[in-house]
Amino acid sequence: MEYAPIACSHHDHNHCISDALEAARQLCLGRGVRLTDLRLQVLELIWQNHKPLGAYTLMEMLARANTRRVAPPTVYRALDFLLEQGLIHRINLLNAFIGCPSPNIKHQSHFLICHACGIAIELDQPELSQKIIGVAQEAGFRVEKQSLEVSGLCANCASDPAVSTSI
Amino acid sequence: MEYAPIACSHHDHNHCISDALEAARQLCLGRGVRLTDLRLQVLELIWQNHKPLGAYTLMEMLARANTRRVAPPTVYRALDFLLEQGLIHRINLLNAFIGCPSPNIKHQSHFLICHACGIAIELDQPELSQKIIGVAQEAGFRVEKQSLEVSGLCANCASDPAVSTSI
DNA sequence: TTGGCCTATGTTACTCTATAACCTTTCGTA
DNA sequence: TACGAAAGGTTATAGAGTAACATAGGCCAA
Repeated sequence: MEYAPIACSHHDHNHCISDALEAARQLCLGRGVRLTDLRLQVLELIWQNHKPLGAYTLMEMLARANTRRVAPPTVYRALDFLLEQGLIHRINLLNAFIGCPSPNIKHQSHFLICHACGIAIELDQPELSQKIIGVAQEAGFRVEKQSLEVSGLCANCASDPAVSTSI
Repeated sequence: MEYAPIACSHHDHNHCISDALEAARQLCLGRGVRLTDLRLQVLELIWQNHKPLGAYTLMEMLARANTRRVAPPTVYRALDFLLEQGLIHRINLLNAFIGCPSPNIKHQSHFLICHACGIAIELDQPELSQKIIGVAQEAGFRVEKQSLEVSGLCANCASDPAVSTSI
C-alpha cells in the first residue's frame, strides 16, 4: 500500500510555508525565545521548497533578498537557533538543512532523500524509532539522537523513465 | 538481553586488524582490483582502533609513518577506492571513515556512535534494513543506500560515572 | 527615562573537508 | 619493449564551519 508524501505530490506549497512560519511563531512565543527577523527569514528561505539547502546557498539567497551580504557566522547562528528549537533538521549526507513540518512534537530525524530531484521526505514512524532504540539497547547503547538518511528515488522520479534511464 | 559489541569490549585488536587486512586482500584478489601499498596502508591506519578517522588525520598519520607528505587528493582517492569496495564506511555525522568488519557481505551502513569515547559500533541487523525498506516503499520510495547514525553512549561509557556526570 | 546587562548580529580571519585539473609514474599486457 | 590504462603526485581552489572580538538592540530595574 502506497501513499504519496506531500513533498512528492502536487500541492499548494504556500500553505506549507505559512503553516510552518505560523507554527514557528507560536512555538517561540510559548517557549519565550525570540524569533527575530533574521531567524524568520532564514526559516522562510529554507521552506521555499522541500529540498535541503546548504548554509552558503542560504547566504546567497539572503544577499539577493536583502541587498546586504551576511557573513557565515550570522547564518550559522540562525541555523543553530532553528536546530535547537527543532524548527529545522540537518541532513548530514548533504551538509544541508530542511524545515521540519512538526516542530512541536519531539521526534527523531528520519529522511528519504531523492538523488534525482533533491527533495527530502521526513518520515513519521515512531515505531521505527522504537525499533532502533531496541536494537541499540541490545548492544547496551544509550541512544540520544538518531539520524536515518535513506537515499534513492522518490515516487515521482522512480516512475519517470527519463530519470530511471539516466542514472 | 544485552551483548557487548566487540568494539566496546576488551579484545585483541591486532586480531581485528589482521583479519580485516586479510579479508581485504582476498576480496581484492577475487574481484581483480588492486590493493596497492597506499590503499593497504590507509586501510591499516583506519583499523588502528574502532574510532572513525578523518581524512586529514589519516594524512598526518601517513606523513608520520612515511617521512613523505601526501596531499589530500591522494588520501581521498585511496578512501574512494576503499569505499567502493565496501572495505570502509563513511560516517557522515563525523566526516570520518571506519573499517568494515564484513566487506564480503553486502549490507547497509548502520552505526552506533559514542560521543564520549568516540567509537563507532556497526550494527548487523538485516531485519532493520528490511524494516526501513518497507517504510520507504509505503511512500513509493526506491531505496538505494541507507545510512543510520545513532549517537549516544556506548555500554562502557554509560556505566562509567565519570562520563555520565560530565555531559 | 536612563543606565546597565544580556542577547543578537556584524566582522575578520581562520580551520577543516573535499575536489578540479593537469602531470608523472607504474603496471600489465600485447 | 613499447603502449595504454590505472594509480599516484602537485598545485590550486572550492565548500563548510568556527573562534574571537566588536557593535547594536531589546529588556528590566532603579
